[in-house]
Amino acid sequence: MPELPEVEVTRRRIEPLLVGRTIQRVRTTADSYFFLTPPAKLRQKLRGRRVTALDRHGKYLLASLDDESRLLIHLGMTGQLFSAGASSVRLLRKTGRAALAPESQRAFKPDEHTHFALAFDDGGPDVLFRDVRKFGKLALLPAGESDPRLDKLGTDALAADGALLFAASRRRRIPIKTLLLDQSVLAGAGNIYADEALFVAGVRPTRRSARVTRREADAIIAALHRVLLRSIETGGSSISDYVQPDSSDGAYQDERRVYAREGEPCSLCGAPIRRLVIGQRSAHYCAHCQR
DNA sequence: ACCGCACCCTGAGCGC
DNA sequence: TGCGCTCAGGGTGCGG
Repeated sequence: MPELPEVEVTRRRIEPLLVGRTIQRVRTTADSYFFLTPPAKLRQKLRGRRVTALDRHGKYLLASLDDESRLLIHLGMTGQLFSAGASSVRLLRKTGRAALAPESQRAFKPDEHTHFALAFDDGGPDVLFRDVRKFGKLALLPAGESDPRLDKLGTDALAADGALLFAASRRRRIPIKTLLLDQSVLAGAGNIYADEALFVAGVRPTRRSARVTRREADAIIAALHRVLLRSIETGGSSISDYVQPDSSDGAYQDERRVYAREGEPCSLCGAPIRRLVIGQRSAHYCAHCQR
């Protein structure tokens, strides 16, 4: 799933398919912890609502509705938000990455992992939310109400600067990698881009946060901006489940320098990329280039 | 306040 | 073919 670039690419693709349209019917799967708002309530409250905006906050998407309520969406690890009319080949196949000829592609039919489907009164394509692992989240926020998940978010990773990271890192014993993943500090960085940014900045992911210098904090944020923006440009990563909401797979995975490249030669020095576990997540780095 | 860990869920890939 | 194991862009909640 999706980290900030994948969520932002999704937002840009889905916005024109959502904003200005009026919801006619909502289909959901059975209640589960995926639904922060019970699905029966979603089906009832969303009918007849017009979508007025789609915004991103860190890895969350927030759809504004014409009655001032808001729909909060998180894609979790395997969430996919896409148009039923133009789905990815990847969605249609259980395994394999071979491309099908365009003429053999067809519209995606909602399956048991499609937990949420919006049909609109204009008869155009449905918007679907599919999530195999159900780590995603869906909540309807009534007019004037927020959500603790949103309130807790720190500065968006693209808006943050080195001073912010440096301040947050003081007197913290956790590895800098773990700090980068803390959404209450920086909102939007995830496992891929944290590893990539630390490589570009030349800082080892295990470094205690309190031992990161101000200069390094600047370098980490500059590197983070660079990898996030480059990934947005190329349509995001698609390691396994992520697909662009309209069709093709993202291309950023071809530009990864360390993530999921254990044992491969470092692109700068040739030393083998190492992998270790930090905070229950895998971390990848070059022991020669990152200190 | 901070930190580490268990847990939520499903599927792919690997060694045997 | 199948079994058992590990791993996966996420986050929350608990106890120490």
